Amino acid sequence: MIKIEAFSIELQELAKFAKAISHPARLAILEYLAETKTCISGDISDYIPLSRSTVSQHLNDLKELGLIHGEIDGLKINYCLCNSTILKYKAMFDEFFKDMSSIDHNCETDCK
Amino acid sequence: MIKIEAFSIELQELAKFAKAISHPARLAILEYLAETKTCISGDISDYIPLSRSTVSQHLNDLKELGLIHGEIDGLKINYCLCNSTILKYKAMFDEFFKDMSSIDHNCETDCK
DNA sequence: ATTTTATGTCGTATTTTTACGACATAAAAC
DNA sequence: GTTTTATGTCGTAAAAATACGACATAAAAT
Repeated sequence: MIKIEAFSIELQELAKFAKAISHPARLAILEYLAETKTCISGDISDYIPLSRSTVSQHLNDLKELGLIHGEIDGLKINYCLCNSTILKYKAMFDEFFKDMSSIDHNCETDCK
Repeated sequence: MIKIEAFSIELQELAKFAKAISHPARLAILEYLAETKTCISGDISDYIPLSRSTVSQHLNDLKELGLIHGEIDGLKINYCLCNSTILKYKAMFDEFFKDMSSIDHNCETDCK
């Protein structure tokens, strides 16, 4: 058995994506943007039960990974989902978990 | 626009799952368990580039969410994936992202 | 030109995560 | 019965995430 030197880029990328969606607020933002098909500005914080600055921070986290995109329109900023990036990470997730639970793992006892 | 009182159980559950897989070490553990079809004990830490106690902590995080399962066999503990739980969370993930990127969101500019 | 509005950013406090070595435990080997 | 081995847990330190109010900025409305 050899200790691996570091985690692969793939694992690190998937972990970053998972971290980005690991907070209910950020999931709620994605859900909200998906529901309001027309891209809605940052008055998302009128919907999310958190302060405006905190929501802004969460928006930034999502933006940094490219999951969402904000387009300036005068005073407002129209946020929308970045379909291509989301698809990319979805594919990454699917690939990783593809046959994660399809193989018989020979467990003596089953998981409760 | 009404501010929601709290995040739904669904969002909280999915966020917990995402958090569980949001660290390369935990992903590496899942990958390792999926590859070594026969359930291998905690000498996973001989493979992961982290100390034994840290790996043990990560194993515990995965165990707490029911993603893995450890069966005592004398001195050793045979870890294995919990297929049913993994399938449950995979389904939850798929449901959430189902039509997340299929709808035209009317973005003026596209995401880079 | 001032005020209002929508927004980002900064500073800071609190909490959580991550990581490790040291110690405890209990089965197996001797 | 001692020693070895595989493991978990505790204490703690350092880093990261979370949350918020206060302030800054810049477009729009007055």
